[in-house]
Amino acid sequence: MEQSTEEKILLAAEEVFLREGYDGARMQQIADRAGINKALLHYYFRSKDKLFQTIFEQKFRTFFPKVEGLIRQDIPFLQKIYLFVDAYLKILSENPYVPHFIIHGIHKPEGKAFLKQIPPTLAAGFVGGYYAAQARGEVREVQPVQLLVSVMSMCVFPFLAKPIIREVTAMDEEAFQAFIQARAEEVKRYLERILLP
Amino acid sequence: MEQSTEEKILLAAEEVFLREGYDGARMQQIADRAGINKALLHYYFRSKDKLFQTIFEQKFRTFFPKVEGLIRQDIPFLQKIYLFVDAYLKILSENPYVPHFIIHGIHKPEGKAFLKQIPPTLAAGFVGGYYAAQARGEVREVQPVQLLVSVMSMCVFPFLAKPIIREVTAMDEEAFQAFIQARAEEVKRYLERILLP
DNA sequence: GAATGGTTTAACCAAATGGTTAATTTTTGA
DNA sequence: TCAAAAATTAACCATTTGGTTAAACCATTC
Repeated sequence: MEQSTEEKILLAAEEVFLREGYDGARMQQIADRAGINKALLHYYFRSKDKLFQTIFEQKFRTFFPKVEGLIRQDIPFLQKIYLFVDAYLKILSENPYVPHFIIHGIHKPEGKAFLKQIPPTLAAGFVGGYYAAQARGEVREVQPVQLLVSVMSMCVFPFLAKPIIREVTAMDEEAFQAFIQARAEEVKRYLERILLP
Repeated sequence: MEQSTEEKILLAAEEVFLREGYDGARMQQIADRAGINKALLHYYFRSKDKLFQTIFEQKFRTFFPKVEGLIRQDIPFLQKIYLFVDAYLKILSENPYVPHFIIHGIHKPEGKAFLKQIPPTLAAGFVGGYYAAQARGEVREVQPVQLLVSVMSMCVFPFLAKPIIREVTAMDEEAFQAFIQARAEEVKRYLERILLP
């Protein structure tokens, strides 16, 4: 079952970068965690920057899931949003540190370059889908971009603010999991009230 | 009129820490920006940690505004939320980098200690206010903690995701300002639909 | 079994970084 | 006016950090 050295490095780098961010991460720390010599890191990935970019790109895809399949389905707009909320909260639950990692990275030069890689389908598909639904009288009038940002907000923010939420509401880890679990239904209820005529 | 050296340092430290975070910030950079010698930083604030904590505490108060006045007012629950959304979006507009700074800081040991300083009035007051309103038949049934997190999400997240939002929607800086400007009304409309019977 | 080429390591290096020291300049107040 | 105190600086220092080098290790193959 042995992992290749490259896999061990990527796994270790993922852990460290996600926890510490680019500046906080140490090459030595990654090497230790991978159980290898520090020089070997530079043998596989030439520099800290290169290694970071590899991880960042990988996590970027988690944060901006592909939604083409969703968009193309012939179901009501609200149903599409429901499916997105369910799927996205699930993905985030399985990758709870990704939001902080991406949001932090996006504010740094190392991450800024990746912004261009965001699949345009997400925003364009959402806005297009909204207007089509609106023409059918399926949904009330809102600003679609504001709505999209709101949906993303309600899904992503809890993971960013997790330490705050846990402190303020005195949740233990288990309670927080339950909170996230319950969130999908609650958010969908909000969206129904916001959107249905 | 001239600023005191201490003021110059705090201003410079604020700029650098907000932009770079704890790990990314350099004492030399702060000294340069303040137009002083690096040793003088340590003369006024013993260590990077101490200086950071001073800034963090200050920004913390911006991120968790005092809401006692709001809570005590004898107005409908929804009106209180409206006032909060208006006031909070305004504060954040004037301090657009604070959310990222706080969220990032809160994930690091240097910032974790500050979690205890969050004014309990925010959460407790919100939940209490909700149940009182609910007993009066003023609002529909929701999970108050979920609602609080949602309100915070919709206000804060746009500032965290600003680079992403701008890229995806091709907004320039001015357009983004207008987007934030319009957001208060939009969010309040959502909350009305969510809460009013 | 030696040549070969990829893999791994120990030792090293230069630059950067937070922090200190000792001396100098400026301010204060008696 | 002048000495004590506060503010400021240049020069250092020890440690950390990303990165390199040269040698050793190891599997393959001819």
